[in-house]
Amino acid sequence: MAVTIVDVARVAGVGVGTVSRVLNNSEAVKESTRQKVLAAIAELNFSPDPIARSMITRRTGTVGVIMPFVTRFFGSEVLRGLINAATKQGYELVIYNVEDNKQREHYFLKLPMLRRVDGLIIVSLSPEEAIAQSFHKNNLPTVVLDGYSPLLTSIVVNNVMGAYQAVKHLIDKGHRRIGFINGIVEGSFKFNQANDRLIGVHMALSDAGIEYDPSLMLETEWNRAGGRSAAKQLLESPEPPTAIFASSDVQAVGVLEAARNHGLLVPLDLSVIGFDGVELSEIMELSTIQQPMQLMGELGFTKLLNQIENKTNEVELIRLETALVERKTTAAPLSAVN
Amino acid sequence: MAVTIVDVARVAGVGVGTVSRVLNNSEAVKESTRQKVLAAIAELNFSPDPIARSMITRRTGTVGVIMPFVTRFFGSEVLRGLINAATKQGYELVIYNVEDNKQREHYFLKLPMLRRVDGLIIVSLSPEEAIAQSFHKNNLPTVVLDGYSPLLTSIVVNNVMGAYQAVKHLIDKGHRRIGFINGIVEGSFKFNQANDRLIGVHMALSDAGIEYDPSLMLETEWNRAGGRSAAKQLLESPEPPTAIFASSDVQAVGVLEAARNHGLLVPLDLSVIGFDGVELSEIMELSTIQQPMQLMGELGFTKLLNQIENKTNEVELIRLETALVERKTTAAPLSAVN
DNA sequence: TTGTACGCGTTATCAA
DNA sequence: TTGATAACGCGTACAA
Repeated sequence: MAVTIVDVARVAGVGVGTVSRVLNNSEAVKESTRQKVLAAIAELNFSPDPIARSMITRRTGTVGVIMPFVTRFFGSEVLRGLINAATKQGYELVIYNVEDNKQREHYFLKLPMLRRVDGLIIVSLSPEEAIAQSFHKNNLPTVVLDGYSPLLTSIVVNNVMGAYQAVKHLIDKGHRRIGFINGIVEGSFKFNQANDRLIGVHMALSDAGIEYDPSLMLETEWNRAGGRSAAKQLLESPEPPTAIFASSDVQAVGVLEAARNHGLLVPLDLSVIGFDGVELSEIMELSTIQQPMQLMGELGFTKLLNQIENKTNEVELIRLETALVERKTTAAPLSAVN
Repeated sequence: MAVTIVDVARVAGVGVGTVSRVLNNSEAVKESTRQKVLAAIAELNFSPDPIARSMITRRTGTVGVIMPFVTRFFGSEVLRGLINAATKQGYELVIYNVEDNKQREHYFLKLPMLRRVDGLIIVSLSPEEAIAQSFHKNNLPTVVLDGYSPLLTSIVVNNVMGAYQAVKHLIDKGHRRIGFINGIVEGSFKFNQANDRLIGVHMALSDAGIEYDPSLMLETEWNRAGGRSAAKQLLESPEPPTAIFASSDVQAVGVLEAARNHGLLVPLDLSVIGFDGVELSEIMELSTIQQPMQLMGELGFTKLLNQIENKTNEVELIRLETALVERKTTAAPLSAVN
């Protein structure tokens, strides 16, 4: 049916081994025979079957990406960086969407066995130790983005400093009463975004000599509804904050909605700052803490490729820095005018 | 190294053929031996190698998705539907991002040869006739979403009626002077979204007895900057429109920005309606024409699967209907109050 | 009902 | 420098 390496060999009048050598430009092949083979390949419009190739090389040329699609905005940006890097290196990307824990377990357990992918990128998920170990055991190169495992190379942003930047920005504007809407921590990891950000908030307040008020610290879903309801709660409290830092831009948009519902003008009556720096924040003119999302994807793929090709088993923890982006939702509090 | 079907056969004390038969629950296998095999599989924690399997079956269990990632919002929603459907059917999805024409040609030409995917989904791209023919020739099942090819099953929304709905909505509100910001048509296809929407606009105006004013019809990029600059032009014209229909939600957000820059209040001074119904429109409280994006993905995958499994070569053109979603950016014009 | 042997298309080994 | 041949792991005729 399809034209194979054998056909090429026959047409070129050489052995299959020689054709293979030309294909992989390995070892020395006499230039004249090389040309003959090349001519035959062109004539037959032959291209080697990747599957048969995988059979022997035990390489597929594809890497898997496991990510929860719910983090749509953030995840899309990371994915973009991943795809760019993968394409550039001639790799293919297969996406495994995980909406729930069942699916996650499924992929985490199955993928290492099936040698369908040369490596794995895990986004916004922190695999448990047992899982990470099984990756090691099946020596499946793995990199975690926006998540952490002590056994796997992980790339995160400096969440402590990011949160610090956000709160410091508000303090610099003159705010003293600052609400913090954190994201829900999933699982019980020692290391996670939410914890780190809380620490950053704490540090910034402490550095400015502002007393930490637990009643201003809420924890809710990473989405808009979460931000909205948490903000509602904060704004209805006896002593509402003059500024709110939300743990994601989407949450911050929820805060904006809540403010509007309460008849508050942003940034006049309430300053709002988000986290992530997705395109949405730009559209909403939201001040935010910018994460280098595409970079994270590109760097993550590069690190994975190193593991795949160089067999570097070195585990790294890479922290990328965030940047404050001041837009139109943060300003001095009204009280400062008094 | 890895445990193979041979190991299972040895442990179970049967031949490899029997193991294979159990694996594919094909033909009749005596229950007792079936159990023996199953026990051995469990004991060895064996799972068949998909690659070796592909070698024989000439099936990979993966479907390729070619899409321009620039259409982030729209594409993400479609992708989500695709992934859902694919996962449910045990298929994997590999994403090919095309940012420019070179890449597109590359994938269009290479993919059919390499039998890496069982089928192809093309999103927001209309392959040329020659390309579509090559898909047929290599009998690679292909479905086009949000695009069209006469040779391939294509799923689109009814763009004519969608645009009609949008403009009719504005007319019903009392607008007579309506601007239309269309997207740029790429390539020179007889069939495309932009043309169809222009026709819908025309129809709606005509049905209402409103004269068509070409100076109100602009064509620009599908992005925010495009919407903004086109709106600027419309609003600075001697006789500016009281309402603008933009061909995408992202463009519409650009229109919102332009309105703000001109000191116009939406919807008081200017009504704005978009197209797509991405999450952004909800956040911006933008009236819009909703496309069934996830459905498009799911249906597309289902149609592809039919081709893959049933070898149905029937070419369909499926038109999905849009729905008007009225939010807070459309209202009666001020002039109507007079 | 079950076991054996062959073939899928390629790379890798080894002898020539 | 090159050709023949053995893997790679599985499905499937065919024979038993």
